[in-house]
Amino acid sequence: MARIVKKHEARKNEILDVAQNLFYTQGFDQTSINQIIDQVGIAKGTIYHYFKSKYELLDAVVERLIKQMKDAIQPILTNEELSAIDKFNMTFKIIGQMKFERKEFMLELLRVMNRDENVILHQKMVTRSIDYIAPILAQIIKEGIQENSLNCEYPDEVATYILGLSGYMNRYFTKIIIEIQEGREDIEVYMIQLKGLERVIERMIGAERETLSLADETLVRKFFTDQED
Amino acid sequence: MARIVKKHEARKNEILDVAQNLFYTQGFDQTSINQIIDQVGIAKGTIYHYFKSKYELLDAVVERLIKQMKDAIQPILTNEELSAIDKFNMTFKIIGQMKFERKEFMLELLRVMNRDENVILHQKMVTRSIDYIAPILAQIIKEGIQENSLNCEYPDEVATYILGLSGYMNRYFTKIIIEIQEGREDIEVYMIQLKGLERVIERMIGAERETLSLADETLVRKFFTDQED
DNA sequence: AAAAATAGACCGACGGTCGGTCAAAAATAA
DNA sequence: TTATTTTTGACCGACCGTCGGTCTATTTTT
Repeated sequence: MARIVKKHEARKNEILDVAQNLFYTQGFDQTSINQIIDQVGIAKGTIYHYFKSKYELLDAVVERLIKQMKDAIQPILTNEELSAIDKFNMTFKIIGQMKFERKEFMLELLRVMNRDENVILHQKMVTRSIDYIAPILAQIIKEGIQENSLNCEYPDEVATYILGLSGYMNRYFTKIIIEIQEGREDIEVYMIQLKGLERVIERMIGAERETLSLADETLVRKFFTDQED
Repeated sequence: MARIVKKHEARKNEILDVAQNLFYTQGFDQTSINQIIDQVGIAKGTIYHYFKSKYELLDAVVERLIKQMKDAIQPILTNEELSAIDKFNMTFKIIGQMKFERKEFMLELLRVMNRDENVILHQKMVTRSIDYIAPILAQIIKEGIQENSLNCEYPDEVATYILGLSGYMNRYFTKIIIEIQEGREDIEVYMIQLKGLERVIERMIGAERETLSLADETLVRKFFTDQED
């Protein structure tokens, strides 16, 4: 086969792009190293020149994703015009947006992610997001406490609880969304879950009732009703 | 090899016992079918006579564990002498006990469970425990609402949130426990996490402050200080 | 005689290794 | 400067052991 030489970082990113896409659309277990190297157009040995193992490749994919997420959220923190609860809402909105960028892609994604075998990617995302995002969330909560708009005894811990909970709920939500898609479940089930989660997180951080909004209700409804397949 | 024939259920349980033990001490991915059949003392074909796939074997292991858990919890529900919050506390105490029956075994267990590759077993446990235990928890919450000792808008949903959250936090806790074991972290970090979780769940179900107790504090401390390795 | 249980040889796919190729860059000699 | 040598590391693909799973023959039970 023809030998094509590239810059280290360029090749590495090529591999990460392909791997990320395949992990997402097929799941981690269901994606073979051979599939990845075929799609990138490199040999077996080459990929092991960049990543020591398949798991290390997964780590790198997750790491890159979370870093992107963190970079998107960071600016909200420093915006002094926003109240703590506003920052909270915006943070979740951005995380949501990053996950659901394109509808068609997302539906396939959900179907794959929901299979039990593919927990690894999801779990890794949650764990790493706790490492990266929890401190940000904790800081927002502390600001809120100083502003007297929030009240919370253990802001650092609660930040991790919120991420852990929403990580879990994401998995649960995908199940519901798939069931709604297939007509086996009603939209309202999803709306109630969403509302319930909002009220619960409000209590966790000691916010006023109905001040937290994880997702725009009309937008969510539109997502389901606009479907045409 | 000598041919040993057993009753269907007996053999099935033999396989489940060995599989459960290996999944726990090595992780799911790291346990091979060959290891299991060697330890049970059967041939390859035999195990596939009982379970269609390795995943189905995992499902069966988890199912059996959760059923045991449910059976242990069920009596609490019907005990009319207990208040809702008492039932809540006892439920968590029993779940905790089942997980931490033997100290030595548990420490090995924690070390294994905490490795990222072994999420599958844990995640399956969480998912299935929500199916089985959440309705029980929800009923307790509803009783508490009627008793006026709890207040909660979405009892069914909150029940799943609590289990989802404590499932995820279990994972996080194991990390801390291992770090304490290795002297890299202080016991107090764990105590704070535990307290934080108690206060948060109290808020979720609208209980009085300091009424919820997920684990006995002195017992937890004893667990760590009694260690001699 | 039929059905259920057991055995173990066998299979293709998988993740990963290894010895080695080759071109560009760096160091050295002219 | 230019020519020559050395070093680096990106790249290749045949190969290996292990894995989950299949298949068929055989034995036991009903």
